[in-house]
Amino acid sequence: MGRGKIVIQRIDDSTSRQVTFSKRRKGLIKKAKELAILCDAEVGLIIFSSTGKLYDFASSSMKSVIDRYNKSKIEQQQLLNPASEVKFWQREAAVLRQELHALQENHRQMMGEQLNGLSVNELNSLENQIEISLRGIRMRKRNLIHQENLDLSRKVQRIHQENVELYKKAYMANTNGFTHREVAVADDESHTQIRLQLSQPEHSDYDTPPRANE
Amino acid sequence: MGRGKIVIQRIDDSTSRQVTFSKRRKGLIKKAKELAILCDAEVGLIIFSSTGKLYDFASSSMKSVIDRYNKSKIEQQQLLNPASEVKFWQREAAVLRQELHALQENHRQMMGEQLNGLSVNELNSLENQIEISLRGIRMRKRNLIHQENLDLSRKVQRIHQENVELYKKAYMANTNGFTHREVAVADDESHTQIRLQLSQPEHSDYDTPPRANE
DNA sequence: ATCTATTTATAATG
DNA sequence: TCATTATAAATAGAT
Repeated sequence: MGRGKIVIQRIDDSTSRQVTFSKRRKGLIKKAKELAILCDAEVGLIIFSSTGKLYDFASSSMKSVIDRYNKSKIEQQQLLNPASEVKFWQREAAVLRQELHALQENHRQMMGEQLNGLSVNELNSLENQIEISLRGIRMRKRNLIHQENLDLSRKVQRIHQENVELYKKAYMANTNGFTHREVAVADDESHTQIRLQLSQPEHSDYDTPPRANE
Repeated sequence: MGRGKIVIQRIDDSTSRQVTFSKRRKGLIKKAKELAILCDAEVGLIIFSSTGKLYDFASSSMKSVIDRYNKSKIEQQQLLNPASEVKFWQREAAVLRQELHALQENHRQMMGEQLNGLSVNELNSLENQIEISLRGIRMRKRNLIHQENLDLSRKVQRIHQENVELYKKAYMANTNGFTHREVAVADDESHTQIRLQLSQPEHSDYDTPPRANE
């Protein structure tokens, strides 16, 4: 399409090469645009001139096109022949193995098993760091245990108090002619509560219930 | 360039759209190839049909083109107006800040400062692990210090032994009329031997040089 | 898919 | 780089 037919091979003359590059680049980008619009396609076009200058076109955005391209390529590889699929996963496994190895190395160092490269000073610093770590853990543990103890003793107190009240009610009920059984039935939903009543003295202190300490 | 002129807008009829897509895609890829060859350019072309099928062409390899594109874009952004450059580095900083934050979280947990989610059992286990770590570090430190002590005492022994030999030679030399200096030069290579000889008495035993115990 | 009239791209030139 | 123009190439519409 020009005054004369040309063969498709590198244009030796640098000036005409530049000129042809300008014209054809313009044409190519125009046609890429047209294809995208006419046929509702997503098109990305990247061109580097021989002097390294970048020209590009993307019907959406280049990032979108490249991301979609990468996804598509991975899917293609998954659907390819088994040999290629095997190679793909082998590469994936190699990458993962490398990452795992690095993490394991790091972990071993953190666990005090890979300390050959460290000087006495570095070891001292590591030791100090870890002692601080240990103090933090122990403090947290103490706090947690203390809190649990507090919770438990409050529970014990509460339940003990409930029992005292129940005994009191039962005692009053008896004086009014009711049975223990009827008292228990009247106390609706009390069965959902936990009764800790381990060494409740057998002899009566129904009228002087102990206070919970809070 | 056909029997009739067309306007560039989405072809509604799905069949003609498909047909036109085939024809123009072929043409576009052909022209992309020609541009690459004629003008010595690096060209990458990615096309997704409206049905999602991928077609592509790259004069070198798509990876190479995309990598070069990304590099080029970053350089462009660096040379752009300051506002864009600021935005670019803001984005970069945001990414780095996120990574840093994740690492700091992790580090704080390792250092025993972020232990709220852990149960007493988990804390016990962590405590044990870290005690093992600490034992490893302390053992390594002891070994290192012990080794340094050994090296040092060997050095002391060697130097002391050298002194003993020198005194001896000096004594003999003096009886023969030579100077200390000449004797020192004659004492070749004796310093390469290791002498373990911890509590060598200071007073003279020049005539009965101690043997290295091996 | 193939054909072909016609449009479009572009090589050569100024 | 820009404009012109003759011609090659691409392709729209038909089969």
